[in-house]
Amino acid sequence: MIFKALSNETRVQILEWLKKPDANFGPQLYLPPDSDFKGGICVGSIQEKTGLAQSVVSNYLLLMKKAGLLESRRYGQWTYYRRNDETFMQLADFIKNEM
Amino acid sequence: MIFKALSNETRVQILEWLKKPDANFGPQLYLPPDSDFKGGICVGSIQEKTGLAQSVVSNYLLLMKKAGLLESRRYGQWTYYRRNDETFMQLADFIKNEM
DNA sequence: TTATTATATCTGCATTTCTAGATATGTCAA
DNA sequence: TTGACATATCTAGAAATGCAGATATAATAA
Repeated sequence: MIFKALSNETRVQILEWLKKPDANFGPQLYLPPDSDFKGGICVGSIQEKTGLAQSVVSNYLLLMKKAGLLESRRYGQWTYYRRNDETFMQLADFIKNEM
Repeated sequence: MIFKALSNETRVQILEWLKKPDANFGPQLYLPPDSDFKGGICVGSIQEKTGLAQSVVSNYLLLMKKAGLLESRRYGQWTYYRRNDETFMQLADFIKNEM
């Protein structure tokens, strides 16, 4: 559930960081330069910034992906996550018009 | 936290019911006719409709009030709750512009 | 005053979620 | 192939939440 996914402070923090990936994370050296997945950040970079265990962060990211808040793409051994801004817009509209 | 308050199905259902209080609840016989708290529904009416224990519903309502989703007013031995629509608008704007 | 009613708070147990360590899977390099 | 690395999944204990019964508080009625 989307509100469940947003009910954890660290998860919201990750979403915030991913609004400005270049400013908040180091360069993603293994993301192919010709990729159309710009703004994607690998699990390891996010894990490092949170200071939490790798399994925790991996779970957080998967949870937010299931909720539609993130999308992911794998390149080689790296999985890159980035925001799915469409979902945020839809959520805002839903709250404004349906709730 | 507001997302925490919204992460429970029953609580969201109550908010939904309170969008159309007249249609979803019986007449509030003890709410003074000259009150400016129109649309307010007493805890007992809400409790009855959910089928949950009185203590549970009372807690839910207090939780949503703390989150700003509901406002309340007491008349005699009855506490009436209604939606705080301003908060919903602000939340939608926050998600659209800040998240 | 006492009794009744509505709501809030307290208590405890069951369930869920959080968190992290350990392990498994998948990919790349040698 | 083997070894190293990134990520996902599994497992288990800790913490938070859900829920309801019991009790407390506050207002009303007799």
